Amino acid sequence: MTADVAGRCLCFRTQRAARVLARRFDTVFRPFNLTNGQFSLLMSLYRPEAPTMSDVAPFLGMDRSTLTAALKPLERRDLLEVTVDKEDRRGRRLHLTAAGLALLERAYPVWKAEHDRLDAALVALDAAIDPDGLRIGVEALGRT
Amino acid sequence: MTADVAGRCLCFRTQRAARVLARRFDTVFRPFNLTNGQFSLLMSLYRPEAPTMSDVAPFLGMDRSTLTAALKPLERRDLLEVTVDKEDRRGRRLHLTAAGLALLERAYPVWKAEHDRLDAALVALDAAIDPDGLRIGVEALGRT
DNA sequence: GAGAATTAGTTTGATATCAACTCATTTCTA
DNA sequence: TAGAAATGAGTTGATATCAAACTAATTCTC
Repeated sequence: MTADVAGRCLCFRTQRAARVLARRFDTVFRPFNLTNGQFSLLMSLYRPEAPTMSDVAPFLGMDRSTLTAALKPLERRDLLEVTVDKEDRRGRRLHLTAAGLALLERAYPVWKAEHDRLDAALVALDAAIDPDGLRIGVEALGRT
Repeated sequence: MTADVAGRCLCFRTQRAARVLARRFDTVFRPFNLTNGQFSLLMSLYRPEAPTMSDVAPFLGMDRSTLTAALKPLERRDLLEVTVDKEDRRGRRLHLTAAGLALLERAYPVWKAEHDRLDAALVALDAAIDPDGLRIGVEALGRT
């Protein structure tokens, strides 16, 4: 029973991988006072047209109420701005501010470098960590 | 810049997959008043010898302080018991109670059925969702 | 066009998550 | 063996996460 769940459950394995990767990227983003999730959220606002919450929440795979909460610390820091949609006053447009964009541009190279390190680690581990077709190895995924 | 992160970042994709899968399994475990994480935690205690926190936290890929917190609601419900380790009084042994085991045994078939549904969905989507070797498709992974 | 149904977000209350700090115990070392 | 270093957990404060219940605005229907 345990072996089934721990060894094969995609949910179990994904949660575990998510924790390990979150810590890893949280570490590299710490100088910017950003978490991996805040980085992803800000990045998802960098589009020609400011998206609404209904655009962004599914894009991040999260509940709308989670997004509502996640916006607040970033809004307090003036990294984004929330406005009422002109066309549909129920909707909220999420705008990346100049400060938000500037921060993203500083964080991006750091993300890129870390992701390259991660890729290299995964390639090295490829054979060992792909028992079930789930190519997320976690056991050896601590900081390289 | 955005395309890089959203399209290729293993961290982004894993967090997103983790959210979607967590909701999916939370839904099927709701009749047992368990979350996917609580199910996994209880399952990880089902061993011949009661493990310590230092055994379980890395097994779940989580910080020790997270585990401390996660134990509390389950302990309140008498699904597990925490005792001081005889050999090393710093350590804590995590024991699955009879009630905890009984609950796991009722929840297991539900987990199994859901996991089979998930597998089937993934097989069907295989070609479409494996652009980068990360076989976690999320876009179409809502409840089947 | 008025009332019903739908859609967009927010609030609340619970659990989850981590880093940094602290406390207790054990192990190491001079 | 006494003091130092290392180890195992707990605490605190902040953010993350969701479901359920709620409010406001829009769309649908008769």
